[in-house]
Amino acid sequence: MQVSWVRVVLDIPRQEAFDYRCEHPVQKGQRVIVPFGSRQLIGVVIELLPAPAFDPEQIRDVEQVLDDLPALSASWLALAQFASRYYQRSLGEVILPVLPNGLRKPTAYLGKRSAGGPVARADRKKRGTVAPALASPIVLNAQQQHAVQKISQSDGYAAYLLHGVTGSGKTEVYLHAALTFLQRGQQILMLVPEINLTPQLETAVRARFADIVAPDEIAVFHSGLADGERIKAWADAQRGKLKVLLGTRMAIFAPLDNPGLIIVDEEHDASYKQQEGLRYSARDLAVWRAHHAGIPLVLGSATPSLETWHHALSGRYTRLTLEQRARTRFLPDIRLVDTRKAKLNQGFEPSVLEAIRSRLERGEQSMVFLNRRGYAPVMHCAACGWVSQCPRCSVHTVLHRTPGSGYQLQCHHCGFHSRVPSICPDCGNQDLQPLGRGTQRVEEFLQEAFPAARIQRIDADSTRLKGSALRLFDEVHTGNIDILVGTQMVAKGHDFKRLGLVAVLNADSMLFSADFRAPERLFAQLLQVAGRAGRHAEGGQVLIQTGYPDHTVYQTLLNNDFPAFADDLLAERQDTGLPPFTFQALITAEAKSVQLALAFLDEIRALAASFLSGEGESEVVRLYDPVPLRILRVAHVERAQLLVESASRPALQRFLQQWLPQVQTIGQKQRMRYFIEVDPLEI
DNA sequence: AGCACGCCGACT
DNA sequence: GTCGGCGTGCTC
Repeated sequence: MQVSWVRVVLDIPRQEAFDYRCEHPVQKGQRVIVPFGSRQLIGVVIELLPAPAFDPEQIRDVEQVLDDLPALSASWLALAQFASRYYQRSLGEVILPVLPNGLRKPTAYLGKRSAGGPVARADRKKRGTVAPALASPIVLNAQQQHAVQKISQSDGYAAYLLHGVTGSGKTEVYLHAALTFLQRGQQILMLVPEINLTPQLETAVRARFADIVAPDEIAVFHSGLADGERIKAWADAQRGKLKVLLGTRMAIFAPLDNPGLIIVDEEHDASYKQQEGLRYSARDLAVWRAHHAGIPLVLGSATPSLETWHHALSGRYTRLTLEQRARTRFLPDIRLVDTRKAKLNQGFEPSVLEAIRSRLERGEQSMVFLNRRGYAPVMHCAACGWVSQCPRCSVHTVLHRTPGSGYQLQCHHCGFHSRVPSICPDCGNQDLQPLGRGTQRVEEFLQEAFPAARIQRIDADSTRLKGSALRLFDEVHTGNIDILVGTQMVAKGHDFKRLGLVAVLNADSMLFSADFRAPERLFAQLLQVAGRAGRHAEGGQVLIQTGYPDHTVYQTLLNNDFPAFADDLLAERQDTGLPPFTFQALITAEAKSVQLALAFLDEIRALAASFLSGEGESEVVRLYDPVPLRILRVAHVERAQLLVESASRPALQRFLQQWLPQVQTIGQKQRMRYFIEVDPLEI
């Protein structure tokens, strides 16, 4: 019997790996079930050891080597290793959480009903694949052809910014370029920001590649999949069966070993940033993956992130511009509606209501965009000034209409909900009023104003049930809806055939946000939502209500001059020393009181100062004063954060590597909950 | 992160 | 007299 020693990583927030004895044949990248304390865990072998680097007395045996899938490849492990280093998490905390659930918990293998293991079970399930309709090939315009050619002829790694507005035909470029690499026998990895966008794209991909790729060689990967489906997709990727993988940010970790092209659609989108656990950016990891694999990468957007724009200007990325809307597409007419001039009716400027009415009369769809769900953002007592507040968080509770006909106050941060008080809790006044409006109230008002109209609201509430988003979008697509009221959910990607008018109600709310990325975000969002209008007919119109029509963001929208806007913002960022000219990391501490959190951050900051000066890097890495978060308390937990910044990414990384182990020691001693985020999106 | 071991309050 | 609170320490 051959006995060997292996080093195994586990999903444990400690930097070290653990050594085991193994009596079975085993290789790097295989999953194993090991005893750990009193439990059993699944870990991944990252090294075969000639001898254990640990007291042999205490070494335990690997219980089972899982061989239902090929070992994770060296290049996949390298990706995990990079993410682990860069985002400052243990390797196990990167690898295990990205595996589908069934592949990382021992019970799936050891249970009485494990029936051959999760992979075998997932394989047995029949997955109904839709027979793809054959797509008629589309003729590309000159700019599209040029883009496809450049991408296809890349020699090794190359990053492209595909810059083009909605309707300029980015998807066609993706598909045509992808074809080249498929024909070479390579795989395509394509990321989209939202689950809601996968069905549309999947249909397009299946149709386009029907004669070159078998139905089961195309898979989707996102968090909406059932456990079994996710295991199936992952397993097929790892077994090398896939040609095309389509998915949301998590798909960047798919174990594809022969990728030829990586595509990140709407690369600026914030959904590519994971906001819990390992806080990675799928877009940035895509760059790493493409670079490491020596293959081209396409970052597509109408409104590139300033990071990407910066790289395009510096020549690190090659910019490919699509200026013309592709044939049969039309530019919508964008207009600002000054809300200071006329009295608003339930949040609508009168001419906007008129525009909706006239679209109704012509049998066209209208979309009302309002980034605020619920009925009203807050309840309010006019007599004493009381406002509805979450008892657990430092935010207002939002008035919601509940499925019956009642109302409820909800907290959007912790899930707290309560009945609506009939009298003011502070002064007893019986006349509490909803203040402001959300999608529910807008829907209700529009139904009163246009009783015959078929209105559909699409937001996180109306799509809560699994599959209902798909159904609602379908209804809008088939044209059974006259007015669509929605949050940002409706802004992305959907191609509504009969949509003639887009009305944006509260764009200004994002104008004066504290976040330095707010203008860029607002612009992206407005352009994206504007792009929904008039994709299929002339006369598409976008009306944006604002009290600040002269603001740069709006003027840029009218001029259609993103490059000038981005250049200005970049100059500003350079002057103020903000990303992409500096690199940031954020430590957020959570405690019962913000004083405790701040004290912890002060302490680790002082610690940093002491060895920064020692290293002579105080010039390069800078730590700001710890500050309470803007929303101080969530679910009875108060938060504060400490921003670390450097103009040099390597210097920041070096610093974090030295500093964080000591932070961990102090955190452990104080029993402080904290987490680190590298390249935070919001500060 | 779990989970066990360990030392102090209100229940059968 | 026990059940159980969560403090702390370890897991190859």
